[in-house]
Amino acid sequence: MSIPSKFTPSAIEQKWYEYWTEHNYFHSSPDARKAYTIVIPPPNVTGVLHMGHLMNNTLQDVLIRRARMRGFNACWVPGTDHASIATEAKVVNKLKNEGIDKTDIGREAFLEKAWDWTHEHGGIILEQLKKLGCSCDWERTKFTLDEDMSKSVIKVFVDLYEKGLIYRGFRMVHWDPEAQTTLSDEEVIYEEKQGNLYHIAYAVENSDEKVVVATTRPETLFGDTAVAIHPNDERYANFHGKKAIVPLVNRVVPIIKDDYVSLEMGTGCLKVTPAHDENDKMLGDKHKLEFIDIFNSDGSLNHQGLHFEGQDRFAVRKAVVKELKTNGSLIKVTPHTHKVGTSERTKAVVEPRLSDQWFLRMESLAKPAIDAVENEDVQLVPKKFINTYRHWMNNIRDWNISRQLWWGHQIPAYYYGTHNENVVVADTKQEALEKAKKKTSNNTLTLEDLTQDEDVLDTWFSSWLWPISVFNGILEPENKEVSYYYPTQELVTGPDILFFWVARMIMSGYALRNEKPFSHVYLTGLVRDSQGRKMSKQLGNSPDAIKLMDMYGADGVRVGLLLSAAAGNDLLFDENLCQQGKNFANKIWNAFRLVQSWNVDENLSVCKTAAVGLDWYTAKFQQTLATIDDHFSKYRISDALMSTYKLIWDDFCSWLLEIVKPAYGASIDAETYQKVCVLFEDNLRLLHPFMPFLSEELWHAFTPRTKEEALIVSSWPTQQDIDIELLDKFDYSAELISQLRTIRKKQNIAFKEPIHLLETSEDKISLRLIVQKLVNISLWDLTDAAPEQSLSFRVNAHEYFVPVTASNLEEERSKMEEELSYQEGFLKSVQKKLSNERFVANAPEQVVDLERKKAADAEEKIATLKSRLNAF
RNA sequence: GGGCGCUUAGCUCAGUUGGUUCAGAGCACUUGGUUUACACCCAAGGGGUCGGGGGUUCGAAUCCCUCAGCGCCCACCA
Repeated sequence: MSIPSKFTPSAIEQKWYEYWTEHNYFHSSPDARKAYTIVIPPPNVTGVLHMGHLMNNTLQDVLIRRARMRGFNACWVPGTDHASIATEAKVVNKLKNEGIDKTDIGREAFLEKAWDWTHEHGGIILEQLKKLGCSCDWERTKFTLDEDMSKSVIKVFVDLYEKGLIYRGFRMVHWDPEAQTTLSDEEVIYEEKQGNLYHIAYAVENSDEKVVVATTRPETLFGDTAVAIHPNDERYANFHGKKAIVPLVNRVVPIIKDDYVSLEMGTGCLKVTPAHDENDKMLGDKHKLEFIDIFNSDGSLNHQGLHFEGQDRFAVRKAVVKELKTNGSLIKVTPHTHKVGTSERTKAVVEPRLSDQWFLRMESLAKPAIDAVENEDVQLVPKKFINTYRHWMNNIRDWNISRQLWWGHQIPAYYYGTHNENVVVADTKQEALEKAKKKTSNNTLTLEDLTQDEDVLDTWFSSWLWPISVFNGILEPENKEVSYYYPTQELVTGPDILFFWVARMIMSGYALRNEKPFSHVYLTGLVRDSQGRKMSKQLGNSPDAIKLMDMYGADGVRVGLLLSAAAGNDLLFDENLCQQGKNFANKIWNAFRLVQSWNVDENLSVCKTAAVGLDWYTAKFQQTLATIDDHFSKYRISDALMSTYKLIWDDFCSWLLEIVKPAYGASIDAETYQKVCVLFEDNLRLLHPFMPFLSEELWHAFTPRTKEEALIVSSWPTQQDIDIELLDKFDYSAELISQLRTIRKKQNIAFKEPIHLLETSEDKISLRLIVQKLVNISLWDLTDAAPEQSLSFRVNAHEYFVPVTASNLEEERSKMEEELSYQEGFLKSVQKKLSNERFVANAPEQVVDLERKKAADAEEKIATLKSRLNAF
């Protein structure tokens, strides 16, 4: 049978994924084993796979596959998020292209369109995860708008409302004029922008004087209902008790005194627009000022904006400035950089706006969640995020959970009667009716009298329940599943949603189950492009994940991503990494081809050279296994992979296979062959979490396996004793081999030409059989004195000679002189240390001994070098 | 404005409590190579004053101070 020399991933990926799903290896149900659970950070239902997902889910799959092999009942729960604002924006856009406004068709019809969209595009991303090899328990796939998930959300809302943690408040909120909804504090990104500070003169009533205010937002003057000065500001003492006249609108407003006003800032006079600035609202409440809302929900001015009605706020800003200039009210304009809040989703400049919204009180929820992270009950990896977390949690503000959108969980608040204050909160409309009847003692109320709140809940109000709700732990808190799987083990996600999601899940965990949601949070770095920019669809700088997998294979892409992905460190994505992953796959494939090609002879006696090599590799494997396990325990996944990479490529392929490889045309003895295969298979075990497809393919290629014997459900190697002495001997031998190879190269001695190796005393360390085989040594003799026509070299302090016929010994001489001067310098520095009394007195004995040994070694080397040089 | 973190080879990063010849790894690079698994390969090799300055110590990439540069998070300042 001919096996292709190039490994083609596409030929096996689908086959093995189907095999795994067919035999249900991914599925988990509670049993006697210990559970190892990961819930996926649910991607947007209509999203497509990007580099961040690739990275994230590869990590999760590595963890879950290794756990499965280690005998845990591994359960990885997949699912998607309805992504309220993002999905609604997409659907609105689509309708817009069809010339339809969402308000035209109404809520019901819009939701139907949104569901159509979801069904059409939904779940694509989960299919793409399969291509990556993710071993999710697909039977458990959840969607945040599934019926039971929705019921869970509603139940939590009702419970928290009844506990008094959810309230309705008329507050200053962030308004996204493009999406036409409020946003939470976390959804607002402050960006530094170049703007202007406009100095505008307001006339003082019954006076010739003017009061000059400074503002970055002149267009808001239509909403001005006061001018504020500091009570102790002597410059403006004469304005006390007077009134100012707002330009353009000619509104007469009081000049109020408040020590909130800064003496240094701007002109020291502040225009007060209570309806459009949080601080101004505070002043408005305190001084009982009028609140005048001047904006429509799309950011254009309403009738308060007089002749500017209907125009956009930014156009109005320009126009207002022009008019103020014309009438002489504009004193001056100075450039001014300031931070402007923008919407995380739509990038629109957010507008502070007063409105009725639902809020969740966070303070009491935060407390146990802070403790959990502080005492490492929940461990953040890397640890540096603890600070960020603590700071945010200690300053947490109430969470605005209502959104003026349709796509999402409609708030279960029902209004009745004429006033909006008449509200009941209940799981269903029917229950709401009962509650309302009770509350009003009015038995004549009917369902028609109740109107449900139009708004939906923030997307994160469903995702913060995810680790509980996927196991139905909200509706049935004592059910077998949630008791078994919760709390979960790992959460793998990006630091960008530490507050949006991670912190809130920790809070909900303690609030709803009095138990952490997960033990570890692995925060990955952001995948950036080669210029260091964040990869995003908006920038279009993200490579097509599917194409990448087609080009390099899923295994190759997994390896490529993991190689450079230290936790919490951003990864500058470079396709070369995937190429490296693919090369690795090819290397392993060819190693397999080599082993397969060997002719096994049952009658041959065991090869002694191979036996030494196998013993060494067994020790090396054990040593590396310990390193790999240690890396995993510290979540140093890329280091674990690199250790595996070097073990297989360098130690297994470059060393062991070369040692074991039979001569051309010769056969291999059965015992050696068997041992090589077993070790190869052990390598595949280590490899499986990283490269599941290739490893499973070769696992079955070695020998036919039943479904119970598949690699995915086989075992992770266990630690055995490590033969350290043998490892040392091998390292010594490897150094000897390397030196001999250098001589071959420098002297142009072909491999086929055997080398005669001499030494004056026998080295007791090197593994002669191996050295002889790998550098082709014909004779290895003792000699009384250094031969004249020879090159010498040392491994540690032991000297070897290779007789040469070539006469370029001058080069050898200068090389030795160079080494002599280095050794002498080195000896000098060591002796200096040793002659320092304070060093000898203060340093630990071990360290001093070590220095003494160094000195002795150097002296010995110097002696041999000198005698050699004399011999020339 | 406050807080946190980073700066080590051309690139991406390791470097546990200061102490083995400790200055490392992978990639990239240079040179040589048809050794019949693999050129997606093999072998050998070059390359860094550990951001600058100061200090503590017998000893500093590692601890302290300071300066510079970069990044992230938080914050309502006109």
